[in-house]
This record gives sequence, C-alpha cells and structure tokens, in this order.
Amino acid sequence: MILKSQVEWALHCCAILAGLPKGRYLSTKALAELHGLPKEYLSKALQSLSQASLVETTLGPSGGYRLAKPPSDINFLEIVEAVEGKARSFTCTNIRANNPCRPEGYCDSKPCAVARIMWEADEAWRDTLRRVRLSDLVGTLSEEVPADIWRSTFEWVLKRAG
Amino acid sequence: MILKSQVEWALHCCAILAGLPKGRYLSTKALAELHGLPKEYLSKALQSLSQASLVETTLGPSGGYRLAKPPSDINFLEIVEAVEGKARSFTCTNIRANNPCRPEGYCDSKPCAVARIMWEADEAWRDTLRRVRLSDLVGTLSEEVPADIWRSTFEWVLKRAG
DNA sequence: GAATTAAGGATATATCATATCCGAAAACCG
DNA sequence: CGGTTTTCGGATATGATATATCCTTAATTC
Ligand code: FES
Ligand code: FES
Repeated sequence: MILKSQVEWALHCCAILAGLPKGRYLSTKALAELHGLPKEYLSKALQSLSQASLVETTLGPSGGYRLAKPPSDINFLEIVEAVEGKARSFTCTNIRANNPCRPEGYCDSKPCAVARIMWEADEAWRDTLRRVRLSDLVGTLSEEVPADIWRSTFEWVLKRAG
Repeated sequence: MILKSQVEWALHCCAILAGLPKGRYLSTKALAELHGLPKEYLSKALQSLSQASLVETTLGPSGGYRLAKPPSDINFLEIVEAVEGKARSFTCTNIRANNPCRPEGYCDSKPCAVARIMWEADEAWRDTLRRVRLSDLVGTLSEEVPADIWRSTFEWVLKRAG
C-alpha cells in the first residue's frame, strides 16, 4: 500500500500557489521546473486538483493555476483525495460469505467486524489529514525554510506568474 | 493506495486460529476451503505470518498452523504489517531539493514539513490498528455471528484440525 | 515406504502507477 | 486577424506490483 508520488507533488504545488499574490496564475511549466518534475505528468495531478475545485485555471499566455479558496479553507485531506481518490484503503471482499457452514442465502445484517476496524483506522488517517490546513503548512514552511531561500523562491515564482 | 486482499485473508485466518483448542493445528487447505480462497496463494499470506512469528507450523499429515502467542498478545497492526510490509504509505522523494533557488550543496536539517504531516497521519492509522487485539476481534465476532453458524463453523474446523 | 504438509523459487497474468504525445479549445498579443 | 501560449482530455507506452499457479524440497505421520 503506497500513495502515488502525485500526492507529494500536489501538496508542494498548493503550498507555492498559496504564496501567490491575489489574482495571479502560475503555469504548469513553472511548477514543474521549480520541483524538477515531468511537466506532462504533473499536469495530470493539477487537473485532478482542478476537477476537485481546489484550484482555478485560465488559458493562454500568462495562464496557469491559482487557488480557488483561501489557504485556511483547504485541508490536506482535500488535496490528497483529489489525486488519490476517495476510496477506502481496505476493501472487504466478504470472504465470510464463503463459509460452507452458512445456511443457503443467509444475509449479513452488518458489515464484517474485521472491515469495521480497518475502516476505523482509515478514518483516523483521514481525520489527521483533515485537521491540517494548507495555511498551517505554509506557516510551518515559512518558519523552517531559511529566509533567503524562501525569499528568492518567491522572487523566482513572481517572475513567472501571469 | 489500496491494501492487498491478503490482509483480509490473514485477519480472518487468525480469528479462526484463535478459536482452536490449545496445541491443535489447522492446514492451509482447511483455511482456504473455509474462506473460499485459492489455496496456493493463501499459503503465501500464511508464510508471511509465519515469518513474522505470529503463527507456528508443523509439517506432515495433521500439520498446519496455530497461533504462536495468545490472541490477547497479538494486535491488528502486527498482522497487517506481516503481509503488507512495514513501509510507510507516504514516501518523500525530496522534491524540495530540486528548487533552482537553492544554494549548491545545501543540506536540509529536518525532514520536509509535508512529509512529517503525512507520516503523522500514517502513524494515526497504525495506532488505531495497534490498539485492537485479536482477542477483541474474536469477542466481537462471537457476539455478532449467529450462534448456530458460529458453533457449526468450529465443529467444521475441529473435524479438520490436526 | 507412501501420503501429507509447509516452505520457497519460478513463472504467468492483470491491474495500476508512471510517463509521454497529440489535438482541441480558450486566451493573449501583435 | 493570425500566431503563440496555455489548459484539458484522450490515446498510448512502460514499469512495478498484486494476484495466481506450478513445482521441488524437506519434514512429519502412519
Ligand atoms: S468478510 Fe471482509 S473483512 Fe470480514
Ligand atoms: S520534499 Fe518530500 S514531502 Fe516535501
């Protein structure tokens, strides 16, 4: 069970977009160059964010992506689910129904106890991600990333933002 | 990100093994038949449990598997990790290092804030699984599974336990 | 000695992640 | 208007992993 690398890409891209001045857009090309990623494939991740209404786009030169909501209104789970899907990590194939001792046509009233526990763990994972806002991440990064790198990065970004 | 179906198989098999009388073994063949699973492939999952020292085996006719510890000493996480591996679900490929604004040879002092949050969520998932013991599962099942099915299942099992 | 079993290696297949390419439509710019 | 730049979606190729089967070996029972 391994998350796709798109998750890392999407989260980092959102962190950059969160630092854009109001109304400006940043292109896939710039985001790919900044993170050293394949432009075409990163584009798929950004499309997922777009379909989830987390980012807005505009076409043409000076086009690209910007956040659709303020960073304090976006949490980690939304971003992760946008690229990874909302499906639970554990899927029950109902193997208990294969028990030869069951009466013919017996129907379970509840989901299996095993599945319920696995889903509870899944929910704990989602809860943790739901509690972290994109603005929290930006706050942490601005403290931890050395000031000169932080500043020059956004200079680099602004030079390319349409 | 999806767990393998072996996880469901392993958990259900452990629940059955937990109900075996002390010292008895149950074969792969019986476990596969009881759950309607491919014997050869289920065998791989049981081998994983064996390598994790969760179950013990013996060869020959009347051989098979039994728990290596009492059900109250085995938690869900041990079983899940035995078949699924202990690797974290999020892997950081350190894309921040590709930032062209970084000074040559700059070295990060901490793991990336993004990765730390994803790992925290992963840990919440593991914590939930760690807190549920195999004996808890057996307790729940014995309450929820209709008494006649529960009883006839273990009669079925005992008939095949070596 | 014959039958049964777990263990492990080799292999085949299906599904999914990763990656690239192309054409269409929209926006900007001269 | 025409050329350029951009997102978007579809098609396709490749690699890794999950799923599944087969076969050999060694241990155990009878
Ligand atoms: S039958 Fe699917 S988890 Fe129990
Ligand atoms: S560089 Fe990997 S999560 Fe930030």
